[in-house]
Amino acid sequence: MSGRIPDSTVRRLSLYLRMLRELGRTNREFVSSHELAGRAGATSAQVRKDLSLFGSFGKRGRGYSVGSLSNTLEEILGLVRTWKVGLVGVGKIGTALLGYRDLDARGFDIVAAFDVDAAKIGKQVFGLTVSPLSDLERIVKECGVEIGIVATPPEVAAEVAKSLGDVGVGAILNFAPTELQVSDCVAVRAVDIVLELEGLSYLLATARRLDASKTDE
Amino acid sequence: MSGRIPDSTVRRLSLYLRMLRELGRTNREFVSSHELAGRAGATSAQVRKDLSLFGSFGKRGRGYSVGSLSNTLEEILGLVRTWKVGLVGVGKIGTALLGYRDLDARGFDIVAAFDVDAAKIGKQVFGLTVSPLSDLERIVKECGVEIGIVATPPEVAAEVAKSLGDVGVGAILNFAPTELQVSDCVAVRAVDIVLELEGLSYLLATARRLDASKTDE
DNA sequence: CCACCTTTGTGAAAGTATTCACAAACCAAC
DNA sequence: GTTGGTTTGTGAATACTTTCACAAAGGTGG
Repeated sequence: MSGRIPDSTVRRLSLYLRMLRELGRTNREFVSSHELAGRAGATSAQVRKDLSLFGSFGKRGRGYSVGSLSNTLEEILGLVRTWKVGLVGVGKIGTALLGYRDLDARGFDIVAAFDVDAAKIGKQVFGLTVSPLSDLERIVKECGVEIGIVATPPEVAAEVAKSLGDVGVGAILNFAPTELQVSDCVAVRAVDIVLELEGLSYLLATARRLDASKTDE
Repeated sequence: MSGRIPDSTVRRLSLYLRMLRELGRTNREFVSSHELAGRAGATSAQVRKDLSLFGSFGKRGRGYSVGSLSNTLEEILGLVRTWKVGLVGVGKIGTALLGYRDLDARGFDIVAAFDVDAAKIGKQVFGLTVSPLSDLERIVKECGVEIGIVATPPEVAAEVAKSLGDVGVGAILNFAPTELQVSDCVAVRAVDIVLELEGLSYLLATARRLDASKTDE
């Protein structure tokens, strides 16, 4: 059944789950692959193939049970439990994340925050006390942190990521605009705002270049 | 030369550019595809193929000129100019973005910020006055906003995105955890923190499932 | 029970992206 | 100039993803 699952499939599973939860709130009982596809920006065949990688969850002629498919996807994505998250770097983005109640609501509980800035250490930020970076190892172990968020300036991001990996954190979400080189038993995902904006810039620039050459003709 | 360029290629071009700028700061003159690949998490063949989609910029036996390849990539990505950005939603993430000096430094200039919250309207946030959402159309046109950032709660994100598209904004960066359905002459990229965390959750959960089944044997 | 409509699950086909592998080009040194 | 060591640019081969298309299954109503 489940061999290697493409990253793109996992992303879509999250989207499907999000829609299923919405549908659940409206007390809908069944949903077709076609409808799920519509709002997730996928095709119905893609929805069915994605799900079929894990098993068969639908009823032919009816579609998928909203409730039970939600549960199945939560199980697959590992969302039936709460993950303990450690945040490194309590700057602007770090602070925003600490205040982002959605993370908690979705099962990601920030249990520790770290910074090097003496002015921040000891302060409470959205109910959490900022610890000195030097206590990272001790606190990560004590609290059982499982996911690390790197929200430091790029210069120190690689070093911080390495420390996190060394202390046994298995997954890192990286907000710093740097490639992290970590042992490959640590999973890394990057949120790179400038990269995304540059992608948009490329598309806009290309559109203009096309426009310009069209006007020339 | 340049047909349809894969999204993955554009992303890598940004990474290459980032590395080239670093190398430029150390006064390096030439760099090989192999070295560029190393730090961008790609292969040397991939670097060469990516670049070859746009032309031939290297010198055989020497590699690529750091300075001139930087310029070429900036040109391709549309980074030789400053883009005017409008931010909708001055909550925690929106505020963090307004304070994120890197955006400015990279050619993305936030020239307007909008919110519906009367308590925020008129206030200065990092040197920018927050405008009422009802003035979106007028101000976007006046300021010539080209890229919109949606950092609102998910319930209103779709509506805001539609307004932005209608007023002529050609590209949107979406921080709300919702799929935006916009006319396809508007480019959209999403930054979805919960989605990324769920991806990590999947990997951690899968790793544990494997561990558990191994111990069982 | 049968005819008809709907929707799944899935091999096979088509389409994309990545990797391989090597000729062509460049440089340096002698 | 010729030899030898590098490195690009690129067709061909491989690997991966998505789409197609249809048999099998379930529901409904007579």
